[in-house]
Amino acid sequence: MHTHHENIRDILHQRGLKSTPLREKLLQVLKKNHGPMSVEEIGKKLKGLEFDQASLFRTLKKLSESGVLSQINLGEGFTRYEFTCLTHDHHHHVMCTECKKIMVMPFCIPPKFETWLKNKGFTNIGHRLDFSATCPECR
Amino acid sequence: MHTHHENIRDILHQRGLKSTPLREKLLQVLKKNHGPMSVEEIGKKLKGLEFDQASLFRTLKKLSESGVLSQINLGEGFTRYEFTCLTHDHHHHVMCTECKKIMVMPFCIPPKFETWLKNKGFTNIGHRLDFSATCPECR
DNA sequence: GTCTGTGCAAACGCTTTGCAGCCCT
DNA sequence: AGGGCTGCAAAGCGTTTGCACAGAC
Repeated sequence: MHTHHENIRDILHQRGLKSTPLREKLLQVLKKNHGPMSVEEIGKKLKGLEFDQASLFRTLKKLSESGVLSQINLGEGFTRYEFTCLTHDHHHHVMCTECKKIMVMPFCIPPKFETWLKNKGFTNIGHRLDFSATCPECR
Repeated sequence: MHTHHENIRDILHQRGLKSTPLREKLLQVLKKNHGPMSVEEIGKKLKGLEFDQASLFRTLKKLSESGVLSQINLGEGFTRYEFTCLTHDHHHHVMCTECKKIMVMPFCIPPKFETWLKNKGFTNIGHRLDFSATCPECR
């Protein structure tokens, strides 16, 4: 399911979701943006469109549950949302402690972690990894 | 600084903090407990002692800033606190998605991650890694 | 026409803050 | 005696919820 090639109406309809102005514009914004965005950032990019904050939260939640978006928690006290693009599927983030810019970290953890957990009887294993650092520009 | 060998009054005084009933009992609770505790869990263990929720939050924050406690964020929407024990310093956590039990994961990520960041000009590099899984008991 | 999504308003949970008074050192 | 710590009350922020209406299919 190459969601990044399809148009937004199809992405929604394929999952049994209705296509509305808020949803379409919201997905456009998130599709265009590189890193994971906060609700505040998304809201600002939606200017020109009238919408309610509650609807925005509801929409983001529903689209995350449908797999169109991914929820990202970088320990900031709020959730970020990222367009789920299956070709660049699994990745991690680096956030600058100064300017808060977010970059993508292209590696993932070695398999021994999950093997260790499997051997102990764990299933449905998932993980979260992110880095904080001072970026070259802020140094 | 082998904080786990010293008594709690000394830990506080060494850092220029006053010793009070709340702080002492709170540190006893966190020192005894294995995993990182939520504020609610800590509060329940403090029964017998009268205290205000705001003081509890303030105390936890101050002790974290002083390095006596570590703040742990497992993406639950609230912060957990752990007694910082320098001998078992750096570690990660596994939380069961069902029963929410937290275990310690004894490995850490390979150095290539931080090397990659250093080569790109990043400094002050830190990371956060945690796992979620169904534990053997809940399977 | 049906059912889903929206706007509005109110409430939620976790956490912080201002201020007066207490108590540790 | 002095300043740090506390209790109380109020507010903050991100997020959720109930309800009636509008709009997508």
